[in-house]
Amino acid sequence: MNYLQQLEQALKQINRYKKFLLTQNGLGITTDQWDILDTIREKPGINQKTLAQLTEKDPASIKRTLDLLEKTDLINRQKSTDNKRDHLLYLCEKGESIAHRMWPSAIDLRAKGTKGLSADDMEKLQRILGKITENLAVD
Amino acid sequence: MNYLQQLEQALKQINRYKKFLLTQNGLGITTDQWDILDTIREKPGINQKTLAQLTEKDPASIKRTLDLLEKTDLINRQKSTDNKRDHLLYLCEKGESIAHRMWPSAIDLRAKGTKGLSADDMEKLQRILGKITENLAVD
DNA sequence: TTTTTATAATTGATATATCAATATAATGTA
DNA sequence: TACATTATATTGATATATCAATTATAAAAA
Repeated sequence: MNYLQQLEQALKQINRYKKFLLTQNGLGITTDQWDILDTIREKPGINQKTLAQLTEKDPASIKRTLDLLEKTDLINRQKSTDNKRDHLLYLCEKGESIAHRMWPSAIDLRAKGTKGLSADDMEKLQRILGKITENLAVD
Repeated sequence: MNYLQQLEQALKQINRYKKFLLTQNGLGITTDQWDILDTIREKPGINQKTLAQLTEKDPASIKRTLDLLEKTDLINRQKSTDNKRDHLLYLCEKGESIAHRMWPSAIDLRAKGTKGLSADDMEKLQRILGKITENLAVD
């Protein structure tokens, strides 16, 4: 198995575990929605474009997921007053609550995933992944 | 940025570069279809289940992509004689041709992605990713 | 042998990814 | 100011992901 397949495998496994945590907590959201809620929690008032960049997702894709999250009252959109193109994103109470309740799971995910790996390992991992990303920059 | 985000980023970048290579070669297939064709090229006569496992994809998802590839005459399915549940997969001429023409790009992808990284780096990367995957096994 | 259980593929419903095209607002420039 | 350019979000079309349920076949158990 080459490193590309191994990368795929690791990420799939991470998402499976995330899904497992979500199911355990009985919250009716997907792993992508968790990522999005978490990013908005960290940066309230973020616009869709920046959210798309941070989550490595397509703006069109983000838009549709946000439609769902808005319809289920997890987030809300507000048109920016100084730039009416921007739609600023905020968590609703329900969204806050879910993000909050997922916090221990986020810790667990981190701890479980890196178990048996040293700080040095993690640093190397980050360096290598960064290098690969840099190597393949298209523009 | 934590290691999870970095993993996502690296994989996205890899897929962007794959897409770039496919566009350059002017073949009308997607990155997922490339993966699938390549796997069938390596293991002709593979069944859908095993293909799904190797590509880390859902059997239902694989099925639909194979429908497309079959409709465009890139692959064909044959019911196994000794186990009629299995659908064995083979490349058609057109599929062979495309897989063949993408070969240099596969080499390029490998070379470009790992540029500046030592064999030791790559070995460490594989070990660390393997450990993470193992750590998060659900069952 | 009949019944139960397991397996590979499929289907249906819904969520997400991708890309091109469009609408609206903001900015730069003649 | 008027016009062209750029930026953010949206929409449409198609591909893929995910999960549950179903079908056909095979294997195991009673």
